[in-house]
Amino acid sequence: MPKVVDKPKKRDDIAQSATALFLEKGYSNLTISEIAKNAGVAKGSIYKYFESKEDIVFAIIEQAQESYDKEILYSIQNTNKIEDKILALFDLCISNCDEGIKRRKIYKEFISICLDDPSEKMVDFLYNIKEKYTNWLKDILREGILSGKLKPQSLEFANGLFVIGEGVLLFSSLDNYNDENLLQLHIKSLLKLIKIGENDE
Amino acid sequence: MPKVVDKPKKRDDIAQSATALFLEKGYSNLTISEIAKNAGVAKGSIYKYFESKEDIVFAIIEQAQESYDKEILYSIQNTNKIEDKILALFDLCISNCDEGIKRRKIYKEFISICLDDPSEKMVDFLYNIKEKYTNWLKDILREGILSGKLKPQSLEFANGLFVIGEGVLLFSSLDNYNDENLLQLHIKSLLKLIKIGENDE
Amino acid sequence: MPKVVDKPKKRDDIAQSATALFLEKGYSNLTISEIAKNAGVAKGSIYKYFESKEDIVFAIIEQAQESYDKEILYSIQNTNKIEDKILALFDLCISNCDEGIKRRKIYKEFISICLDDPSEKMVDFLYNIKEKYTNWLKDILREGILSGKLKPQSLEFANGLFVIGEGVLLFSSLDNYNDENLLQLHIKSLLKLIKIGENDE
Amino acid sequence: MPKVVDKPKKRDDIAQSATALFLEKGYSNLTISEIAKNAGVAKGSIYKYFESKEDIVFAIIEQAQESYDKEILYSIQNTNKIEDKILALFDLCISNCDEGIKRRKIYKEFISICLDDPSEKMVDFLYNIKEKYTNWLKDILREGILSGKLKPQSLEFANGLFVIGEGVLLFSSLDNYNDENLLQLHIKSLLKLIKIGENDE
DNA sequence: TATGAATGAGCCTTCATTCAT
DNA sequence: GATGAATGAAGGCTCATTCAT
Repeated sequence: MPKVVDKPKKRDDIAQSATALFLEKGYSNLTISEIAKNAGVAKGSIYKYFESKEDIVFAIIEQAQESYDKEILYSIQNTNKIEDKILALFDLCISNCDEGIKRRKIYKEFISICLDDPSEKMVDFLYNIKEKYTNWLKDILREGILSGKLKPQSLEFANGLFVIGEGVLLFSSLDNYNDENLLQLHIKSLLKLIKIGENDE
Repeated sequence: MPKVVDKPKKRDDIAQSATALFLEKGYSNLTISEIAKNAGVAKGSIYKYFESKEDIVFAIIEQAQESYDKEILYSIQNTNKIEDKILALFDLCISNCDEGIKRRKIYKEFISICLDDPSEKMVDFLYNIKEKYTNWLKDILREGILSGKLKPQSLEFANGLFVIGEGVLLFSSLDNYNDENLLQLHIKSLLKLIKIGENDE
Repeated sequence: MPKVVDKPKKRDDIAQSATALFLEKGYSNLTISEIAKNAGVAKGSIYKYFESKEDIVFAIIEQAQESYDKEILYSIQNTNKIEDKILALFDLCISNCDEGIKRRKIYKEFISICLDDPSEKMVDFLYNIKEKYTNWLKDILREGILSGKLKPQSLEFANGLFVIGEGVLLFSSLDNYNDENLLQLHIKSLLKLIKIGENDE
Repeated sequence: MPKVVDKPKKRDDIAQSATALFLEKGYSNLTISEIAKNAGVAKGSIYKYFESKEDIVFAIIEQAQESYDKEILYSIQNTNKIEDKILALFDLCISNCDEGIKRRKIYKEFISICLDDPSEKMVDFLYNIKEKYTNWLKDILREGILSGKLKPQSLEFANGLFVIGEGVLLFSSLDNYNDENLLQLHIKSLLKLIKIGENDE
C-alpha cells in the first residue's frame, strides 16, 4: 500500500508553521532551511509542496486573508450601526489584540514584497483585496444612503477610505507611529459630516 | 598641486547617475558594481563618497525630497484657494509629469526599504516627512478656519489626509492601479463637506 | 532515501586537503576558493562543514595536535632514560622527518595566527598546550627527583624548557635557521648539571 | 630657492608617528591612510619616503632596535655581576616599564610579520639580532669563565638562553600569560648551577 | 615636491534551488 | 515520496599602490 499523503493538508501545515517565522523575521531574513527545519521537513521536500520561496509566503498570506475575510464578513453582517460596520471592515488596521497585530504584520510583509519585487501573482492578489474591500465598503455606504441615513455623496469616499487603511497599515509597522486610532478618528469625523441629520453649525 | 575634485559635486553626480538604476531595478536588485560602472567610476571609489549602499540611496532620497519640498512650499504660497493649496501639497501623489512619476517611484522605493529592513536613519527621515507635511496641511486648514472658509472640525482630517497620500503612493507604484485622481476626488469631496456655505442637501 | 554522507569524515577530508595548502601558503594567503577547489568541493559546501575560515585551520591544528599528543605520550611511556623522555617530549621541535617538519610548520602557522589576530579560541588552545606539556615535563622531572636521579632544583627549569621549545619552533620556521640540535644540546648540557653524580669538574 | 626637505629626518618623523598606531592596532590592522593622516602627510607622500607598507614597519622596528641596542650595551658595560649583565641583556623580555612593554609589542609584531609572510629583509634582520645578542651573551659567559666565576660548559647555554628569550616574548604578548619573571627564575636557577663554588648538594 | 582621487582585484560568506540516492 | 548534500553566482566592502595635477 503506498503511503498516502494528504498533500493539501501538508502544504497548509508547512505554511502554518512558517507563519511564526515569517512574523518574527520578515520575508527577506527568512531562509528555506529555517522553514524546513521548523516544519520538521527536509529542505528538498519544501519544493514538493511549493514552487518557490515566494510561493510559501503567498500561501501564508492567502491563508491569513481567507480567515480574515470570513471574520470580517461575519462582523459586518452582525452589526447594525453603519459606523460599527465600517469600523469592523477596518478591523485589520485598528485591532490591537495579538491576533490583530499578527495579521497586520503579515499584511505589512505582503506589501513589502509587492513593493520590493512585485510579481504578477502578488500584485493581482493585492488588487483583488482592494476590489473586494472597496466593494464591501461601497455596499455599506449604499445601504446607508438607501435607508436615508447617509448623504448621497458618501459613496465618493469609499476608495479614499480604503486607501487610508493601507496608509495606516504601512505606518503602523514602523516603530515610532502609534496613532492606532488615527483611522477611527478620521472615520468618525467623516461620518459626522456625511450622516444625515447631524450636520450642525 | 593636488588634483582638485569637487567632492560634493561628484557625490551628487554619482547619486544622480545611480538614481536611474535605482528607479529601474529597485534597491535590492541594485549592486554597487552597477552603480560604479554606470557612474563611470571604480567600485572602490564609490566608498570615497558614500559610506555604504544604503548611504547612496539615502542621498538619492534626500536629494529628491529636498528639491520637492522647495517646490511644494513655493506652490502653496503662490496659490490662493484652499483646495488648490491642498492639492499642491499632494502633488507628489497626483502629478503625472515625468518628474512626478520619477519622484513617486523614488518615494516608493524609500518606503519599500523602510518596510523591508528599517534602519533608524530611514525611519527617522520618514517620520520627519510625515511631521512636516502634516504640519503644512494643518497650517492650511487652520488658516481656512480662521478666515471663516472652513468648519472648525476640518482640522480633524489632517492626519488622515496625509495617510491617504501614503496609501495612494503605495498603490500607484503597482502596475494595475491608475487611479491617479482618486486622491483628488477624495479631497474635493471632503472639501465640499467641510467648506462653509456649501453644505447643500 | 537520503544520500548518506559521513559528515565527520568529509570534514576531516576537507581539513586534510586544506592542510597542504595551509602549509604552502600560510593562513593569510589562503582563500576559501582555493580550499574548496583543492578539496574538489564547491565554495558553498565548505560552509556546510565549517563555520568560518578560522574554523578550518583550527580543525587542522586540532587534528595535528591530537595525533601528536598521542604519539608523544606513547613515546614518553616507552622510554626509560630521563633524557630520552625529555627529548621525546620535544620531538616536535627536534624531529626532522617529513612528518615532523610538517607539524612544525602547522604549529608555526598556529602561532602566527595567535600573534596576528588572536581569537579567544586560539589563545585558549595555545594555553592548554602549554599547560599540558609543562605538566608532562614536570612529571618527568619529579619522577627523576623522587628516584634520586635528578637534583631537587631540576623542577625550576620546567617552564623555561617549554618556552625554549616555543622559541626554537619559532626560529626553525625561518629559512636561515637550521640549528635543529640547538635544543638537544641545551637539554643535554642542562641535564649534565642537574643529574646527580655527574657533576664533574 | 628649492624647498629643502631633510628626507631622512622626515622619514624618521613618519616612522616615529606611525609607531603609536602600530602598537595600538598591529601591522595587519594598520592602513596607509591612517599612517599618513597621523603623520600629517598625504597618502601619496608616504611612498616618497617608503617603498611599501612593510618598509614603514621595518623602519619602526629598526628605529626601536637601534635605540634598544645602545641602552643594552650601556647597561651591560655598567654592571659588574654576571647575573646582572645577563638580566640586562634580556631586559626586553623582562622589563615592565611602559617603554619596555612598548618595545616588547613592537618586537612581537615584528615576529608576527616574519611568521606570517617572511621577506628576506625581515628575516635577515631577525637573524642579525639573534647573532648579535647571542654573541654578547657569549662574551659575558666567556668573560665569566676566564675570570674563574663560571664553569667552562656555561658557554653551551648561550644559544638556548637567547631562544628562551624569544619564547618568552612570544607568550608575553598573549593575554593569559603573565609569567614575567619566568625568565628571571630560569636564568637565576641556571646560574646557580654554572657558577663555580655554589654547587651544593 | 606634494597631493589625494582613483583603482580593481580580492575577500568571506549566504542561500534558493537542484538532484542523486 | 523524502532527503539533505551540493551548488555557485552574487554581494558589499577594503586597501596598498599609482599617477595626473
